[in-house]
Amino acid sequence: MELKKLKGFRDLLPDETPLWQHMEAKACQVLEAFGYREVRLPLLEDTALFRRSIGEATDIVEKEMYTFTDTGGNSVTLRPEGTASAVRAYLENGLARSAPKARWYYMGPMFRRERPQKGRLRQFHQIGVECFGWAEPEADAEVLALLWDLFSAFGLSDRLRLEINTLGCSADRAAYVEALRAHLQALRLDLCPDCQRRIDTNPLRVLDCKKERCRQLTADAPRITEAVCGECAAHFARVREILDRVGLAYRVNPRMVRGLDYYNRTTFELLAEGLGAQNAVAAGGRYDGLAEALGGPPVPALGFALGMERLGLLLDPEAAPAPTPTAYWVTRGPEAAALALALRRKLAARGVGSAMDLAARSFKAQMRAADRSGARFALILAEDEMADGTVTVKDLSTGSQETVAADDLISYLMGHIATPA
RNA sequence: GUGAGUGUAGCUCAAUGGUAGAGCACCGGACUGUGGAUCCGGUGGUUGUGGGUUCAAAUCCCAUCACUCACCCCA
Repeated sequence: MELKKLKGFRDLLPDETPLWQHMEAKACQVLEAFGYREVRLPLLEDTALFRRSIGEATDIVEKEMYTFTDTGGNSVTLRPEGTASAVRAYLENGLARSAPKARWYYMGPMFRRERPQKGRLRQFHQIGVECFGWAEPEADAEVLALLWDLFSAFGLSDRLRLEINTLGCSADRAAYVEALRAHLQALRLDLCPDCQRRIDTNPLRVLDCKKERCRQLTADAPRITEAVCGECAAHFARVREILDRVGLAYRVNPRMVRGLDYYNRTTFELLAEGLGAQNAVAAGGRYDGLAEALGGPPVPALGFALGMERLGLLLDPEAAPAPTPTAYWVTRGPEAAALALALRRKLAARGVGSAMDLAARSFKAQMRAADRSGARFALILAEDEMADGTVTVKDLSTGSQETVAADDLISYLMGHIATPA
C-alpha cells in the first residue's frame, strides 16, 4: 500500500463514529439549552483574515498554517481556528447592526501543521462558542458556566480544573509585558535557553515554562492580575463574584498564557488529567478588540473552543455503542433476496433497520452473521415462506420463532420492538 | 524545527544469527432450513524500505521512511 494518509491526519472508521456523533449530539443539546445557535462557516478563508486576527508573530501564522495560492492567484488558508471566521461572518453579514447580540456555536475540523503527538493532530476538531455583543462580566460568567456544564454533561466534572486569568486591556497588557521583560532581563542568564528566547519573543511564556528552575526564578515576577487598570480589575472581580455565587469552582492562575494575540481581559483554560502533555481540553477568553482589528465596529465578545479529540480521549468508548439493526434477513434463492429488499425498504420507511448478507451464503453463515450483528430478530425467507407468503421471525434473544404473514411483518415487528425479550 | 522510543499477518504479540509462529478476528466444516459454546480446518507475511556483514539476517551494522511520546507551540 503506497498511498497513505498524510501525517497528522486520521480516518474515523465506523467503530469510532458513534463516539463522535455522541459528542456532537450532546454538545448541541447543552449549547442550545443556553440559547446558542449553530453556524457553519467555510474551511478555507483569505489568508489575510488569520494574519490579522491571530497575530503575525504567532507560531500558528508563522509556521503552522496550510496556506497556498489557488488557481486564481489568491492566497488562501485552511482555517487553523474558528474565532476569526466567526467574527468575519458576523461583520460581513451585518450582524453588528441588525442583531449585535448573538450567541453562536460551531463544530468541525481545524488545520495546523504541527508535529503530531497525543491529543494533537494536524487536522483536529473543535466545538467552539462565541458570545457577541456584551461587554458585561455577566457574559464572561455565562460562557464559563456553559463551558463547565458542557463537560459536566459528559460526566467529566470531577476530572477537570477550570483556571482563569485576566490580561487587562491592551494598554495594561503592553505595559505589563514591558515591566515583565525588564524584570526578566535581570534573570536572563539563569533561565533556560527557551526562556531566554521568550524574553524577546513572548515574555508571558516564561511564566508558563515547565522547568522547575525557571518557575522558581520567576516566583516573584510581577503578576498581571495586580497590574491591570481599575476597570479591568473591577470586571475581573465581578466575574469571580458571579462564579462564586453560582458555585462554579475555579482557580486564578496569573501565569496562564494565551497563544493568540486577540485576547484581552478574561481568559481561561479547562485542564484534564490523563491527556498527556496536551492537558488543555478547552480554552478561550474575551476578545473585545478583534472586530475592529478586522475592519468592523467595536464588538465586545468572548468565546472558547474545545478539542474534540481530547474530549474523546476522556470519554469511555462504551458510552456510545455501535448501532445495531432491529432485524437481520436470512434468505435463500434470488426471488427471496429480491423480496427481502422490498420488505427492507418498507421497514426502513417506518424507521425499522434491517440488514442482510448480499451473497448467497449458507443458512448457518447467515444466522451467525445475524447473531453478530446484534439484531433482535432473524427474518427467514426461503422456499417454504415464499410459497405461502410468510416470513419466519426468530427472536434471537429467546430462540423462539413464529410464522408471520409478510403483509403483517411491519406491525408484528413494531409491536415487538417495544417489548423486551 | 529538536530529541527519544518502536516498526513481524487486519489486531495484540512470539521467534536473541539456523525451516517466520501463536492468540484474537475473518472464512468454512462437524450440524444438507437455523446463531451464541466446543472441536477441526482454511485464507492471510517481500519481517516498513534500501544497502552492508555472514555459509546463513526478523535478529548485527548503516541509511531512509513511518508511527508513538516528549520539547517547542497549542484546543
